[in-house]
Parts: sequence; C-alpha cells; structure tokens
Amino acid sequence: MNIEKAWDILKNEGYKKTDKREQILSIFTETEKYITAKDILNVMKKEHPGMSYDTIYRNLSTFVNLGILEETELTGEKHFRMQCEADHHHHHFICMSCGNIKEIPFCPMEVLQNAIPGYEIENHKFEIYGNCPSCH
Amino acid sequence: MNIEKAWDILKNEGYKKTDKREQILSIFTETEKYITAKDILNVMKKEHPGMSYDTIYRNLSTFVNLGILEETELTGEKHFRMQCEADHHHHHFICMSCGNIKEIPFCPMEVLQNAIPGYEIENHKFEIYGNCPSCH
DNA sequence: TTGTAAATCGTAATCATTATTAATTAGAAT
DNA sequence: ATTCTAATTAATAATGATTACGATTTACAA
Repeated sequence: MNIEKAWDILKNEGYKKTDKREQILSIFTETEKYITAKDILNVMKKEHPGMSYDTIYRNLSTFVNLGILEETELTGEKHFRMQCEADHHHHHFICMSCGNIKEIPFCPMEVLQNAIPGYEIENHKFEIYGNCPSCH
Repeated sequence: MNIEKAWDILKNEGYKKTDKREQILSIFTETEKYITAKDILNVMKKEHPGMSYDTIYRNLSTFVNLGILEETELTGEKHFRMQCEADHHHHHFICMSCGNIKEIPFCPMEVLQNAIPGYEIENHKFEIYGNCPSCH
C-alpha cells in the first residue's frame, strides 16, 4: 500500500483530501514498524502544535475500516501499520528489539480446521514475537 | 487447576488464605470462559458491597504470576481463566457467541521455525475465534 | 464566489488499570 | 488465648489510552 493507492480508496469513498490525512499517511510510508497514536502525535505536533488526538484516532479508525492500515494490540495499546500489498493471506513476525516486522509465508488455518471439525472459524490471531537476525 | 491446587501454590509461596481470594478462585471454577476484572466485581459486590478494584486486580496479577490463571487480551480488555491442567502446550478456540473455549491440540510453532530461520522466537499468540458447534 | 457537509481543534468525558494511604486481618509467636 | 506484625484490603485518587462533543475551519462542488 502506498499513498496514491490510499487516496484512491479515500476519494472513492467520498473522503476529502486534507493536510492532516496526507501527513498521517506519509508517516506510515516511512516505517515498517507498528506505531501508536501517540507516536503519530509526537511527529505531527512539531509542525502543527495544536494537533488534536481526535483527528488522529478518527483517521486511524477510518484508515483501518477502509483497509489502508492494519491494526494490532501490543501490550495494551493499539498499534498500526500500512496494510501489506501482498495478495495472499499471511502473518507477521514482530521483532521486540527493533520493532521491524517480517512476513511469515505460512498460515496454520488449513491444518487447524481439520483438527476441530464442527467449529466455525470466523477469525484468528497469529503473531510471533522475538528477535530478528540483526538484533540477535 | 482446581481450588485446592491453587491454595497449595499460594500457601507454598507464603500467601495468606483470605475470603476474597477464595471467592475469586471459586468464580473461576464455575466457568470455562475468559472473564474480566469487572465480571468478578459484579459477582462479588453482591456479597461484599464495598469490594475494591484494587483487591481484584492485585490478586488476578498474583494468580497469573503463579500460573494459577491464564490471561489474554480480548478487544482491549484483559480476560482471565483458570490455567489448564494439560501438561502439554496448547491453544484455544474461543466461541464468540457463548464465550466457551475449546482446547486446540495443535501448535504451529514447530513448523514455523523452519519457515523463518535466523529469527529467534520468544513468544507467540495464537487464538481462534468463531462459533462452537452448539452455537452454530 | 458561495454554500454546505466534512474535518479539525480544544477540551472534557470515559474506561480500564494502577497507585496510595489508612484501616483491617491472618497467622505466627508469646 | 492474647499480642504482634506483615500481609491484605477498602476507599479513593491518579494515570494513560481512547472516545466524544460543541464550536470553528476547510475542502470542494455548484
């Protein structure tokens, strides 16, 4: 996902083009990591001292709903990152030292469904934490 | 895990036997579901109107540290349940209708480590949500 | 250029959780 | 049984993330 694609989606859904949205999106293009609402505020308030949390949370929520961002819960806080381009379903390894992520080309769901017949799987969470090779 | 076993652990670690702890533990023995601090307060304040959140959170934290309870993060809240007796590592299917859980006799970690050589896995989260056969 | 709905600001409210202090209590020692 | 002491609890306040709200500003279509 890149900024142009994000704007295509936003425009298509009738959302307006604003500086704040542009800036929030650009922050996400500059990192691979999962970041928090606070991280975004810290960057943005340099240029816009009167930046409101409402603006950030509202837009993050919009972006997640439109599939522009993906969201996960890490140690009690919501973390966000750009939705992956990948057309295939996948999961992430999250490095606890540097915060970078690695795509895991593997999903245990097919195997799993056979293990619990009769159970209707609607969603799943599969995240792996540790240290990446460069932080090892 | 049952109450007697829990008290063995607590006594062994020097914790005192109190009514509040007894009651918190007994609530957990009466359900398979993951429940919140608030759920516990709601039950306990019927008998002890002046029940304190501090008591609940402090004891939940103690119980988790001693391996009496297990903890998970569901929709932004901490949820708890009795630690499984099972001596083998496993995961849970969580029914979104009735809240009951089913043990999944399967963990994708062995397969996974081969898929990302060089990455040091320290922890993982693997939870499956959906509807169980009786809620289907 | 103007009108209007959308977006933002500034701030307050909410919700879960943690911390603090004083009072109470379990269990050991006398 | 009584006393002592550290552990536990009650009551309440503080914290931190997130959500909500009224007033103001802005994007953009007519």
